[in-house]
Amino acid sequence: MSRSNPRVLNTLERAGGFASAQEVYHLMQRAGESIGLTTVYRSLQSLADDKIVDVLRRDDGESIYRLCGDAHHHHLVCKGCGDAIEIPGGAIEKWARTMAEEHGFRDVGHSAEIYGLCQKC
Amino acid sequence: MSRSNPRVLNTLERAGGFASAQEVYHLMQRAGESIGLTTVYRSLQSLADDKIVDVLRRDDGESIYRLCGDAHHHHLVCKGCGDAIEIPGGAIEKWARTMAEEHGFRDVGHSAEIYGLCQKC
DNA sequence: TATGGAAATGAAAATCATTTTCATTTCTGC
DNA sequence: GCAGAAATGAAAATGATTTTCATTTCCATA
Repeated sequence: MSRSNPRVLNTLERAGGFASAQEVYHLMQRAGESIGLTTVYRSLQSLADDKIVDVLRRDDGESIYRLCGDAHHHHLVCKGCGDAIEIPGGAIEKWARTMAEEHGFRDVGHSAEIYGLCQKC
Repeated sequence: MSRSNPRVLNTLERAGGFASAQEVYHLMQRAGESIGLTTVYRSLQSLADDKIVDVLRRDDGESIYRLCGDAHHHHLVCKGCGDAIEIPGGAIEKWARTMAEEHGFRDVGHSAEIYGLCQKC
């Protein structure tokens, strides 16, 4: 009994990586698709219930969604100009798994970000 | 220039573990202390800026605060109950430094968090 | 093909933590 | 004592999310 609108999932795919409900909504609007914000919220929630997407919280409290199992990467963000470079997770992946295991955590994901000043700034 | 009301820190200590701004506020009310919600928010924010307390997000989006040990650490957060365990950074520290160096970034910091379901959930 | 109920939809209102505004009070140094 | 700075808090604003509810779309079956 999927209550999820397929176009929402589609948009999330197109977005690549994380997107908030509001972002998905605006993406769809810009793409000329007619949909209500309520439906976007309901669909994302349903996708999360079905374990099709991961839910996280951004620092500002907004919920962000991502397709599960997506190859993920991390970001190197410049505090000056805001530029973000995608970088591989490397050692983090193992660290996360080890730490989680050590404390008996299941169904584990992680987020990591490096910030600093880039060469130009 | 501390903008933090000492009674707020005091209450957070008494609370033990995590407490949200609203919870701290109600605790103080119940204790007969006169304080405004605004001041509670400002004080907790200031304590967080000064790295005296840790800030996390509960699943419902509410921010929760806890006195933190001085060592640099990361968090293992349960998606179910919101419990957070402090864990050492380990490999991450080096990873962050390496990645930053590789791209010529200076003045580098990082954030990382692992989330999953704890044994109880 | 009609029909009746279930599910989906979305606009608008409600909720709720947090932030902002701004007038007032409390501190400080002189 | 006094001026200016900092702290305070009530009330309004903000913004994401949820709820309400009337309407529309589906779909199985008569």
